[in-house]
Amino acid sequence: MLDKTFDPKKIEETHYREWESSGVFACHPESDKKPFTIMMPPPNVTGSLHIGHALNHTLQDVLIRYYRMKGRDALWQPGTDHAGIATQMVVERELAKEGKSRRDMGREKFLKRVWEWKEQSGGTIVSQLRRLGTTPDWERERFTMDEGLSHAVLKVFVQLYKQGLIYRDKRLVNWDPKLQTAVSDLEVEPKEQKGKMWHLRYPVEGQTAEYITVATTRPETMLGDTAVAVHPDDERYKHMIGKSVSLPIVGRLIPIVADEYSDPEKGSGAVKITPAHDFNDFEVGKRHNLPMINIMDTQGRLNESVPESYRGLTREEARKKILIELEEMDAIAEVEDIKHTVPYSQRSGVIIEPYLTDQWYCDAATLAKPAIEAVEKGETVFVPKSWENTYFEWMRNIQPWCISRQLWWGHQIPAWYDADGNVFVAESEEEAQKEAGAGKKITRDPDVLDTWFSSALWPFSTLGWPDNSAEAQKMLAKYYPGDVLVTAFDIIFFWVARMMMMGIHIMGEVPFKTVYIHALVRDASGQKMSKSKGNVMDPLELIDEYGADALRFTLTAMAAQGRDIKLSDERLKGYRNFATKLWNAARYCEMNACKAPENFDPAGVKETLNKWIVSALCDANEAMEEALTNYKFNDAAAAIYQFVWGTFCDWYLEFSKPVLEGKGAMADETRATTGWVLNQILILLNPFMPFITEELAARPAGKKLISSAWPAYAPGLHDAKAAAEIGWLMRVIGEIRSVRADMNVPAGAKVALQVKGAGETTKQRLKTYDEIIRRMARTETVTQGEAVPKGSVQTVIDEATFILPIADIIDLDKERARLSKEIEKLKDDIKKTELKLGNKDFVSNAPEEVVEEHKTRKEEAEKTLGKLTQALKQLEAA
RNA sequence: GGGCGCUUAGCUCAGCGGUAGAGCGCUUCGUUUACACCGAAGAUGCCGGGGGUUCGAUCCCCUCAGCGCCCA
Repeated sequence: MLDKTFDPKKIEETHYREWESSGVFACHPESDKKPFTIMMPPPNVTGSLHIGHALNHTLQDVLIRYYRMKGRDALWQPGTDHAGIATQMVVERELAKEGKSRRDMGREKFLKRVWEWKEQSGGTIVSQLRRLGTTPDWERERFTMDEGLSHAVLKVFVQLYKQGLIYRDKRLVNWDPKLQTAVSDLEVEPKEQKGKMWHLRYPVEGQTAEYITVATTRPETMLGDTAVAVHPDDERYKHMIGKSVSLPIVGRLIPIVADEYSDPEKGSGAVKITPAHDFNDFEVGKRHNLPMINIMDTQGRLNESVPESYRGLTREEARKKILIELEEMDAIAEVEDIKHTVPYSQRSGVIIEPYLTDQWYCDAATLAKPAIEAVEKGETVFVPKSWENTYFEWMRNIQPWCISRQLWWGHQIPAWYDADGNVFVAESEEEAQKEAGAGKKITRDPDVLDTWFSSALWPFSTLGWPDNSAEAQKMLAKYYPGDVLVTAFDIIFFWVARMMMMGIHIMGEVPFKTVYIHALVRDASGQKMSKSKGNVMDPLELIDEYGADALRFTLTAMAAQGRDIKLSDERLKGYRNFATKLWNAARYCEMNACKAPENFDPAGVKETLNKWIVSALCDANEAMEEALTNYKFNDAAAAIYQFVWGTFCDWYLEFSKPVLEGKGAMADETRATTGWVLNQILILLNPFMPFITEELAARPAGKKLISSAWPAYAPGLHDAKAAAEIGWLMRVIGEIRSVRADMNVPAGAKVALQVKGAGETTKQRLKTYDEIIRRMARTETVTQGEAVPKGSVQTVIDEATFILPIADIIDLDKERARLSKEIEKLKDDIKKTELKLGNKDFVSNAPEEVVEEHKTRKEEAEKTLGKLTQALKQLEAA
């Protein structure tokens, strides 16, 4: 006998272990089944499971389990990425505690240490994911620095270099002076904050007492100014164009140039140009061929390009000193308090410095072209489609992708330099040496590649590319391109775009056919969850409290397209209750020995009740399939929830009670049907709630629900007649219950029921469902008769009037009010419908079935109105 | 500043051309042996404002307002 409530803790671990060891997660390249492939977005090896992962992985698992049950050869490719900066920081922090630094250790020792860390504590997230019940092909787990994947990186780098799509260039990058590496645009977090705008007076050369005022938020950069720009049409400055100003403190003469970049409306209309330390100024500098003076070292300290007294100062120190000095020179015209955005490094938290360095770049613009076309042509489809705009927007304005990082942890760039600075790019040192010429001393570029470079190759590198083995070829042929990529929008730029570019360029085909973009999980009040806000919900704690099934179901039920998820304990509790409800339905089945025989055929059931529940099950299944095909997870969850609770438990099981108390064929058939439907429910619900369904499923020894086939119901199982009949039954019970409650008839009191004006069908049905009606509507002695006893309550269902003679307990005023209310409502409806039907345009323009529907609606309402009016009259007479 | 999205029952959200739905919450009743993590019944909506298209608009178009996100 099952317990009264479901305790997830008792079963989750065991089932998961059994699934995993049974090998059901594995793909089968040798089978001729159609594949269904999902590439797991590899979480950072440093990461731990947060609620966003929980959503992301639940949705992927729902899809993978569903298609696996549908008979597809499912491959969910798991793995982690090496997370260059993040991992290096973690290990450096560890070292710092021991009083060591990576630079003291040297590269080789440090990397050894990182690998040790990775083996021990890396990838905790991978084990945490198992708590969710997800079923990726763990045997195939990959890491972006695995040998095979690293080979892919080398090969792609060399190929792109040879094709001219990777090159070395001196440009401004986002420099993190703390970590001393370039970081991606996407790792820069602009923060709005209070600041000051200093208006500085630069004296115009040769003009005593003539100044040009420039405004800046970063006065220390003036040491690197190489021009002042004014708008070419700005009358105030036209005469100055071509002249020079003398840069205060430095004393350098710098030209006044005309450039549309300066906005005459803003400030004085003149701007200082520091090409080596500002992205806009860099462009201006290039246009005017200005010198680019780098005034900082890699740590953001002023270098030898500035006056001696400034050398070695930090940015902050330099600013203070400059302001003092300028103040003394009376060169500060004004100081304004402003709000402005300052770029911070997401990684280290320090202010990013635009910095002029040599870096490796990937020609993203060229690679983006076919990637844009592929989405335009629909080779890859975004769901919801509106995200395609975001993708296009990014891809059409894509900048050269800086792929080098000044780190040690990562794929070292396969480029070697000789003493003259010639570059040799090759997959190995031997080849590079060959290219350089024997005996020539070459040294390898110390930098590594952006982590996203290797993740961009993930959809094919994990399948074995570029290995020529038969196995790798088979994997690639079968599983590339993948079916769907499931991810949150914040990674469209980082990852999706880059996989598209690399996939198309290297494999000649898009990496996946669909990109499903899901919501962000927020807290109950809609705030983004963050550690600093203290509003994070830890999925592992939620699983402990509510069970993995409840968490999974909550996330899928709330995963409506295009809207973020506001997660709350109430919702989790609600779906935990749903699991308990299901559990108890199974308990009822167990207590009543409801079990389907092995050869049970739903098409063979004879009882209308059973035909009806089978038919309703088919409806639910259709709704789910339709929803899942279109990535409407919430609709699929709602369909099965509604069927389980609202149909199976609330109605069918209640109907079954009197039947099962009896004996004979009807009871036998109902027992079998009940057991069968329960088991079908467990199958349909399995992708969403894998643990409880696995636990409850009736199955042959050694067989697991996870391996069941998704049902394919015969179309003939739909039964409109049964649906109509049981629909009538539910209306009868509902009406009587409603009237009873309205009239305050004590719930325990059994009431006689008289039916007036019943047609043959109704008479027949009353007979068939006599016991059910008595039990569920708490009535007795159903009689047929036309005379209405005094003090009765009446309600109308189709052609028949249902009468409850409850003279002793009836409150006449109350009943009058109830009837009047109903009558008013009907009259209102009739009026509205008449208005429409009286409209010639409606009748001639609206589709025929709509007009028909209005006509019958009106007729029905009029009939009911007549009966209720009569009932009211009888009440008055009483 | 540019772009995208949202505004529907007290709350959280579905629906998106044919008389408004769910879950939670709320009110009343209920221990009829699957389940009180339950059952029954009920109340609650100018579907953000204003225009337009249409026989008909919560749904399509325009506009305004508020909120949110992304990119400058």
